[in-house]
Amino acid sequence: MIGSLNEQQQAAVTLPEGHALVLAGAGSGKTRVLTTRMAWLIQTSQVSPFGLLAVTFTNKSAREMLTRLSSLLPINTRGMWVGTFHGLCNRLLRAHHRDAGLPQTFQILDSADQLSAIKRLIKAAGIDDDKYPPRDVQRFINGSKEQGLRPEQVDAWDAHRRGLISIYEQYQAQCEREGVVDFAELLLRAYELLSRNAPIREHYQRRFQHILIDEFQDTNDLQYRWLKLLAGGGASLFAVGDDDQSIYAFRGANVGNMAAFERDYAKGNVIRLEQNYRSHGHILDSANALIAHNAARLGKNLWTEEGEGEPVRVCEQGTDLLEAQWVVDEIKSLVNDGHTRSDIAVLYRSNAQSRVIEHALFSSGLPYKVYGGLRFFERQEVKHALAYLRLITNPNDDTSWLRVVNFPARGIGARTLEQLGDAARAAGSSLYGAVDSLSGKSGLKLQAFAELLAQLTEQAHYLPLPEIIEHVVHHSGLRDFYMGEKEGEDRLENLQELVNAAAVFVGEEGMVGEPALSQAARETVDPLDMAGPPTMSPLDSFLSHASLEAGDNQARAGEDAIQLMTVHAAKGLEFDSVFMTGLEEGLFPHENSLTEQGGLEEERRLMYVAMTRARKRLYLTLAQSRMLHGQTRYAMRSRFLEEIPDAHLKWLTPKVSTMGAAMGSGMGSSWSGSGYRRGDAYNRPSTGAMSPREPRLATSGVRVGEKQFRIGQGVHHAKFGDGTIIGLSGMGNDAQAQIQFRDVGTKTLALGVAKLDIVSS
DNA sequence: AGGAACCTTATTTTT
DNA sequence: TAAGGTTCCT
Repeated sequence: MIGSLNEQQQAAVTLPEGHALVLAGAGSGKTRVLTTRMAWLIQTSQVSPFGLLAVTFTNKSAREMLTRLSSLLPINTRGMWVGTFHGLCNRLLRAHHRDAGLPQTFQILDSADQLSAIKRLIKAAGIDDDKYPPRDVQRFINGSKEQGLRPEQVDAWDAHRRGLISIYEQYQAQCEREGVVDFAELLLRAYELLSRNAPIREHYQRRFQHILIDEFQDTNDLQYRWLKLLAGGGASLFAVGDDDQSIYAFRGANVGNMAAFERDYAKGNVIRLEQNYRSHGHILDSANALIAHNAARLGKNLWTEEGEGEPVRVCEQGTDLLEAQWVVDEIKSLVNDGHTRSDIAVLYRSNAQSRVIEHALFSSGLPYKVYGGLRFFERQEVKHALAYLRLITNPNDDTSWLRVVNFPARGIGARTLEQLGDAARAAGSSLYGAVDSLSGKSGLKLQAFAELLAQLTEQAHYLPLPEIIEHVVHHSGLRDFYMGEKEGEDRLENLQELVNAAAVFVGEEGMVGEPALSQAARETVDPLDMAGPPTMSPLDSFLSHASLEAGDNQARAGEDAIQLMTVHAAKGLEFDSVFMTGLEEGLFPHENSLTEQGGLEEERRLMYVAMTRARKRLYLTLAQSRMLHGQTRYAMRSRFLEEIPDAHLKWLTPKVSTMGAAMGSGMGSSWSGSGYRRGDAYNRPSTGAMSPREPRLATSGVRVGEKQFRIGQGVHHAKFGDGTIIGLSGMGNDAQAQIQFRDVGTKTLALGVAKLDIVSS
């Protein structure tokens, strides 16, 4: 089992009891180490399968872990505590819903549900949504919860913040009333349950002797505290992660947890997995060199036994269209040489960039798949069906009620619902609970809807799950509605797919809550532990499943196609050939990141992730100009390109200036260095591929009145201070410049209007 | 209630 | 550019 592991991997797998941190570089066999350790612990009888707790971030990696485990050991993994933070917390809360103060059939809101609940609240409370945009409120609530803070614990340092706190409070009350919890609430509730209820806490602390965490660099503060609490009874924490691949700070992840964990738990027990089994030498060395520019690292240097392989190729084109065309041409020749299409990925920083690439691929007839669209359970028709199902389980779920009370149309309009809302508020009840208080025609219509729900609920008692859904789709009118739609076919298909998914779910997980424990295991589990009570119906389990696992985020597998995705979506994947596109200042690193604390370093980690996806060939491409927000923008080459030693790079188009993006850390510093004559470069067509319609590039710059503006120029503005021109567009008095100011970030100014002094060129 | 016209906005998104 | 949201008109 462990024979085929390298020395460090073996050391990690066979660590004795105690806390440990495994710094696992990209492609270093992280998952393998994690699963092998679990298997080793079980096989050497150090722990029963039920004394293990393994936490991941995605359902996919949880599944993979279980699959690998069953291939290593002849055990039944059902009933083991292996899952996502959210999945495990859900399990905990279902088992102890009473102690957690939740109804047994509480529903889980996904992000979209949460947002609509917030919008509804803001509207009902008459709050100014210009002052409190629902998205900001959502971020505030989730941010607070992720720090473990309830409304009364949040600092209220100004009026606006007090407003946010008040909304948070009302939102929480609304959730309680409706019996729903959001994602962050799952974690916070579970944390509070454990910290407040000593018997339950001690039970689980006793039970889990080994706690393993995957992707530790992505944990937020609350997750870390949850782990510490669970491990408080003497369990061993085994955390695996890579600080260099932390790219989710914007969602609350705190890389600092790694250093904290090393300091507080794993002191002297840190193992580095630095041998990379994925990438060839030049690629790996490039990535190493790049990430070395980050200051706050735990430190790690990947190496490979592979040869140096091919150099990293760099290609600069005049426009985004030409860049896309070049990428597609290169892909074509790779495919002609026999390379598998699905082993080729095109990556980009932001989704909007996929369009030109898709267009070029489409025109060339190459099949491709874009990852990251709507997921199955997020589709409109599926959410509608799920809303009906939720109402069967809990008619007080106002979010679901409002979603389908008039869908398909039943003549229940906004006016009626407003009255219903008022009545509900007056009575302190849910919308469903207030139906009878409305009279007249609208009252009758509401009662008819309530009657429909009652019927569906009644039938749900004796039908198996797939048939419940079929029934609901039929009798709710959804089926007829979509049959009448011109684009309805796909939607009907998805509804059928939902029925199938339920059938599969019942088959696979029908026993959820009643894990088939072996006799031995049963003895080690005390009566407190009722993970998933037997009283939980298949419908309830399925609804949890639907919320916690939104399904495939990607085009369905099948045809062998080029893979398109953002860098974020590529994390954890690998490809023979990777095209990293759009390597321009402002795009990558993204301009918004430059004003954020630690933003540039996170962008650099993102670039590191992108590069380390490639096994054999890595291409870095950029365009001098690109269409962005309906405007042509001119940008400098990304500084990341300057951070990779030339020895690893092969420029397919002439590399012109070494200054271009070399702003390094001293942004805004003088760069009037001798070699900086970007203009020349632009004037010289850099490849034969240049189109005759090549746009006027920024080289010549833009003349406004007396002044000649160019990209890269240092300028001074009376109000914004010193900055550098990073983009120019338009001509004459319509000309605009994107200027990166040292202190106030990037602004777009009209050159005809703004009073700018040229400081340096 | 539905549709057209208008305005605003634009990074990434495991659960 | 183009999507999403709002408002206004029928």
